[in-house]
Amino acid sequence: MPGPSAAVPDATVERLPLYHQVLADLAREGETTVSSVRLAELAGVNAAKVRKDLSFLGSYGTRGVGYDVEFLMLQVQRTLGLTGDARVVIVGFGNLGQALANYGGFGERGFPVTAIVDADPDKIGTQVPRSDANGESATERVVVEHVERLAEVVRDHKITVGVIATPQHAAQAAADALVAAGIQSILSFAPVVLDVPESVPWRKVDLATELQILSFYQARSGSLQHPA
Amino acid sequence: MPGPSAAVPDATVERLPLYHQVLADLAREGETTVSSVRLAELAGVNAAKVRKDLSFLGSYGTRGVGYDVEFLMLQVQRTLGLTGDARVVIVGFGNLGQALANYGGFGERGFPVTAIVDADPDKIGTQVPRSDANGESATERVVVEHVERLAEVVRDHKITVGVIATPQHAAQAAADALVAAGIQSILSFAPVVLDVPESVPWRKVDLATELQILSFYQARSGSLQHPA
DNA sequence: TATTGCTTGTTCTCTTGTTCACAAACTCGC
DNA sequence: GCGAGTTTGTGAACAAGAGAACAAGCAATA
Repeated sequence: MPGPSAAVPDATVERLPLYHQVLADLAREGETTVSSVRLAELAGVNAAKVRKDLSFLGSYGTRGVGYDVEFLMLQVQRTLGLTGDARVVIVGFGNLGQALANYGGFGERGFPVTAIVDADPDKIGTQVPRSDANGESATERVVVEHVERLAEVVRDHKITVGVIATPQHAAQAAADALVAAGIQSILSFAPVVLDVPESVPWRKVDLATELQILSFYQARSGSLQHPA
Repeated sequence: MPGPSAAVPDATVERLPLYHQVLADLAREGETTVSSVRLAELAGVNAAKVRKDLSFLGSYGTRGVGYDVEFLMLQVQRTLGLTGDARVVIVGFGNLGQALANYGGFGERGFPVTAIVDADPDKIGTQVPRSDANGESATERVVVEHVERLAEVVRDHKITVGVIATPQHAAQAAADALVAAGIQSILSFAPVVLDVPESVPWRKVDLATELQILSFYQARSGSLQHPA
């Protein structure tokens, strides 16, 4: 029996959000129970892999029955450390930053955009409607602040996640500022490798990278299959 | 000696765009040559891994010297199948779709947004400035068309890549429409597992997923290191 | 041309991840 | 209470990937 905080393999961690998503869909449809086979179908992975992944969280299934959807969802959340909302600050209010700010996807999934900063004085003061987990709360708005106030803003709003949406050349400076402000993790949209302390996990999302990978599998299509 | 079209491991394919990005930066700075050690530093990976990855493309380094930056970049492009521009259609002109359309990042990196479609009649006719590899060409614009004209648009503009920026519930229909229109690969921002033919490679970009993965490593921060 | 110094390409070993296969365990119907 | 049918959890075999180590090969210099 792996204890609640036993080591979870990296490959499993990367799949947990997918399972969480599928479980949320099932719960919304009123399903109370799900088998590893069905979960695997919906997630597009092998059933044995699902069972092994879930076994790292603990032994929460019932043989002959399957897993309780709601309960399993809670266990996934616990394992991922999704305890309540984690507030987000977006650095950079250009095209991408504005897009991310208006995109409701963050707040709906437990990561409300609580602050936005930019270096351009012309952008300071711009207001963006704020949507959190409860949907749109029309009265609340997020105001763009100057990047110099970042540390203050992070402290005052108890923000833990930083999103970098600056141009490539400003990304490292943004990362440095976020780390100095005491942010706990960073998601970057700039196509550069960031230099941050090991204690601050970060990930990169680069759309061109994704398209280039697709390009490879497209060229090989028919003979090779792309990986999930 | 691995021939030009020998099998390239999936893990290598996923890193090639990163190397390409680093090589492009080096070229911009006027560097003509780079060693595996330096390339590894800049890409944030192990040097032996870099050499092994590159050896799958062919034997293009010079012992005692390193790799020719420009030439290696060409080899990476060839391996990824990046032959000229691959035109993109965005399906869905909501918050996210508008964001992606205005975001120059696609065109600058060889994936010009050539068409946009949406199901909402109110959005048809909206114009978006078009930016391609040569930067902003102010005169050219992309006009939002109705999704029913998708097949026609894809054919007329020789579009090969589809980007799904619809709400979750419309994503599968969008994928079906893209496949029917003869698209060659799909990048989806909807948090669902798509059902498409094996011949059409697709990838999912989900921001909440990324943040949830970060959440795990943040909770473990100090003891465990996140992967790349 | 020989020597020195550097860097690649590759082999080998170790670790991680995937999948199969099956015993253990549970439910349901009779 | 028992047997039939399911489904989990995991051991074991297999595949893929990572990294260390080093021989082979090239450049530069004398």
